[in-house]
Amino acid sequence: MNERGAGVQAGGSRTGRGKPRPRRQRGALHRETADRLRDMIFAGELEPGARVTEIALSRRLGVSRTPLREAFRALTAEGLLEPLPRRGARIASLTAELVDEMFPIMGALESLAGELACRHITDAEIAEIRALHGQMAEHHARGDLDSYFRLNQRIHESIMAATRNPTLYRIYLGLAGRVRQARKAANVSPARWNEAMDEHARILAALERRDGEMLAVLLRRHLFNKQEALKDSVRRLGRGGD
Amino acid sequence: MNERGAGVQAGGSRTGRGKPRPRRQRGALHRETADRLRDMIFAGELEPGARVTEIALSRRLGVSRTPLREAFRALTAEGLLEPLPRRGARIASLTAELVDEMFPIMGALESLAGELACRHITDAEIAEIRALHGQMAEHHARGDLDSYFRLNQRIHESIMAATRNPTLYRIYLGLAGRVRQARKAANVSPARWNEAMDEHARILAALERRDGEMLAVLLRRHLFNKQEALKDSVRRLGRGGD
DNA sequence: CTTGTTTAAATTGTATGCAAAGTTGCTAAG
DNA sequence: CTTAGCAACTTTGCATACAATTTAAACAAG
Repeated sequence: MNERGAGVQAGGSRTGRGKPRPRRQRGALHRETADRLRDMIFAGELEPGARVTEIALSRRLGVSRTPLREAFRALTAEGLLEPLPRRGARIASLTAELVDEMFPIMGALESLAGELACRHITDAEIAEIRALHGQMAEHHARGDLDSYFRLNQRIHESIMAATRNPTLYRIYLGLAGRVRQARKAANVSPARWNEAMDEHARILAALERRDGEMLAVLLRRHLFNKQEALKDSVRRLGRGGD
Repeated sequence: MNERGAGVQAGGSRTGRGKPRPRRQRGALHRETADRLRDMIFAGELEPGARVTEIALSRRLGVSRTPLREAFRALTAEGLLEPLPRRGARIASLTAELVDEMFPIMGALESLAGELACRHITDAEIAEIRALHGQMAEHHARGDLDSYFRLNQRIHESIMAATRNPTLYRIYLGLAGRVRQARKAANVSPARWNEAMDEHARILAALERRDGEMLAVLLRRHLFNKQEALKDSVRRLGRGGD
């Protein structure tokens, strides 16, 4: 009777664009919109400093203002969007100051994660991380920075997952997501890259020994070095927005 | 021509209830709604585990669903509300497991805050905290637990403020707010209370010496003890929701 | 009595209309 | 030429209508 899930265009009178979106789950539009916006930001399609308005974006994405609005709020909460009082919002740019704010926090969190992970991680998870590390080393050897970053990210997230602390994981993801914005332009020097690989090798070793105390120290130091490298990139990028 | 700010009732056709809200700033309704909900939760007016729906709450608060919805999202993000798939949402209850998740994080953050605060805090700010500490000691002497908690909270927030790290402050507030939910029922034992005062005295002393390393250790230990005390309270409360 | 099916109710997601408020640009006057 | 005031437009906030889906209850059949 309900013709559920068939090609029935939801929302009878769409925004007007003949864009038959394939009708996802019920409450997915605002989430999908947020994801799309995030991707656009990370892809540089929306440049830091650019001004956007609800109406313009809703038209561009083919959704009405309501779900877009919710996506807006989410991105604002994540720090990717800065609301301007009465003039729309602005794509946030990652400043050196913000990097200085965020990395000590990420350092503290990852340091804690290292301790917790060593208490809970299984042999299988360690093997998984070891495999990721191996792949990452290959990307490093080939000079494939993009793939390297992806693996690097997955390793750090795997450590977070091993803490068995979803709250910690969630907070970390929020910060890491914010940082990812600048990844597209982060060209590390070869020296720094080698150093990072070295740090990662030591991190893996500590994890395999389940030496939480050492892992905490290594991760904090690793994050500190990352901070310096990223700050260089951000500075080289120049001020995007203001 | 615009009669700005006069008693003009905004939103011509209100929800229907003859409730002439005094027209705050423009974009304040959703925020105010979120604040009211938070207060209701902290006051126990909405008990943990209680099911609430958008429609019922919007009617109860006299606002339409739109701002209430945004407040809903905010509270959900803060962890005070758990959305149920298709049956509204539920006031989250603070479980012992969650306390175990959150306090190590708060410990790491406050520990970091201690280090950072010692680098940036001014003499005036130290004097301010010393004054707060004095008042808190009086409340302790008088056995005024509520006032003690309030001062305690202000001291910790003052340390956070001294870090000059708004991001850190924001994350901390999110966690602390979540914990505050259980404060109404947290009856500490006299022994624990004395111990906490003692810890606070040492914290103040380290801050006055600007001994960041020591302060970091003290704060982490303080948080750990708080965790144990709060877990006792939460356990005594029994499971609120499920 | 139990189980399956159908129907009704409840609830959220999305779209859109309307009002208010601020910003910006233009015009006029000094 | 500069400044001040006014007006129009831009943009968001809030309310509400509508649609779709899921849950749950009731009824019937085995």
